[in-house]
Amino acid sequence: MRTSSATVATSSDGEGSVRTRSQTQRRKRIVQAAAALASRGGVEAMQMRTVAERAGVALGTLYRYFPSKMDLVVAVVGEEIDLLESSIERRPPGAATPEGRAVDVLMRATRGLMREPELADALIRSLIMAEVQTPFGDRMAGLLLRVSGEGLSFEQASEEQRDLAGSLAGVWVHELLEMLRGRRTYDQIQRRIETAASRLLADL
Amino acid sequence: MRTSSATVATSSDGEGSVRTRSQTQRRKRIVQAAAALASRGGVEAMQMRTVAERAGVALGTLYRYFPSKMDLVVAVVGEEIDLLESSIERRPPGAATPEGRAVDVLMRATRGLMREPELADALIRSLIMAEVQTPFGDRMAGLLLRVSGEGLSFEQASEEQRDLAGSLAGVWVHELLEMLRGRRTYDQIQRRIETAASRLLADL
DNA sequence: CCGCAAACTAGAACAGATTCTAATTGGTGT
DNA sequence: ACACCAATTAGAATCTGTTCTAGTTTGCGG
Repeated sequence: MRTSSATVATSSDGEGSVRTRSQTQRRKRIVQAAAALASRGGVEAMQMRTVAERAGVALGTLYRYFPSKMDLVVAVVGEEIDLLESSIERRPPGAATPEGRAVDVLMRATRGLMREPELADALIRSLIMAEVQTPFGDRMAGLLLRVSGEGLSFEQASEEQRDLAGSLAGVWVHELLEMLRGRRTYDQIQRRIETAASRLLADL
Repeated sequence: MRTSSATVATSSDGEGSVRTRSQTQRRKRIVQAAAALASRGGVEAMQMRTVAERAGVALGTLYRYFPSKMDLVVAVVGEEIDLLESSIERRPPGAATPEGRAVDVLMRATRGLMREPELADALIRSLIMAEVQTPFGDRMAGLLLRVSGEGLSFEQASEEQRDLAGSLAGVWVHELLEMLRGRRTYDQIQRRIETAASRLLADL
């Protein structure tokens, strides 16, 4: 029986048990090893034994840090989202309208994922299949709210605003999946995202 | 290496090699056994060995009919969608507006899925994973177009109409996933679907 | 009826995720 | 220095999807 803890290794490392520096670094090494392997042959190449070996850690230890492979995948995805967030902070979307900025963010993320199709495919699918509760959807929705409103945070937003941002994120994931399996071109995604955004975000 | 054939056991059994009656019945028995197991403990309980045993065939034979577990799950999903379609034909949605009818259909499907949460989980996840080789997304979008326009078929619809119906289907799937993860109640889904539909389908 | 190819069967074998075990190490309080 | 507990390790063991093997049965054209 897989238990799949809800622990997620994002940058927000707020609660739970104390964690020493060496433990944090060890965790980091593991995630890096995993990401490196996954960016080659996808999740298939990211075998637990191999990850443990590359990270210089016993298999049991790997499982102490990440109770299931999915938890590890989630951690890798978390890092990718961190990257996207900092990229957006560095160079915020410049479009004039809220919808335009949201589309900017989504298409930038799309291009990022397209650069490593193996990794992207594996990660997106794994996440969808995951029983783990991932902060993925909310993080994406929050990101959209932040760029489309004026720095609106996920918590401050009204219920309807959150619904709509969440729906747009859902549409995006759906389109990504279609792309990853060769049923969408980049341009088609852009068109559909624009269409959906213009309707879903019409009036913040 | 998983190959995951494109064979799908929907009612449309058009092309490919000839298939005798006994083969078809055997296939049916397998799918039934699989569905029965899945409706208990989900995909986990639907172990290939167990399915084979229940269906009264050898493991090798099961793999002859369904080259991978995913192919089997896809077949089960196909049956469920058939069910939904005929249910809608029997009792068409009665709402006054196109959006209302679309919401009707989606929420009816949602209730159907909620009745067998374990099965629903397996079903939805595989629906997403298997869209590679099955027109499930298009089938759902087509269904929505048919009830929201006046019997508009997927092929007749304009590109934008298909985009929008597809997006709504995407949002619905997304919400279902969240529900299966215990992050949505039925009412929340209804609200979000209504919100999304009213915007995405505003003016057919 | 004969022979052959495809379908079928029981069961072993293999692969990778996950769990378990027994021994070792490292840090901490006394 | 000592006792002790949590973290770690190497490796065996288990579980389930998938593949392989070797023999058996079935349907069909001649």
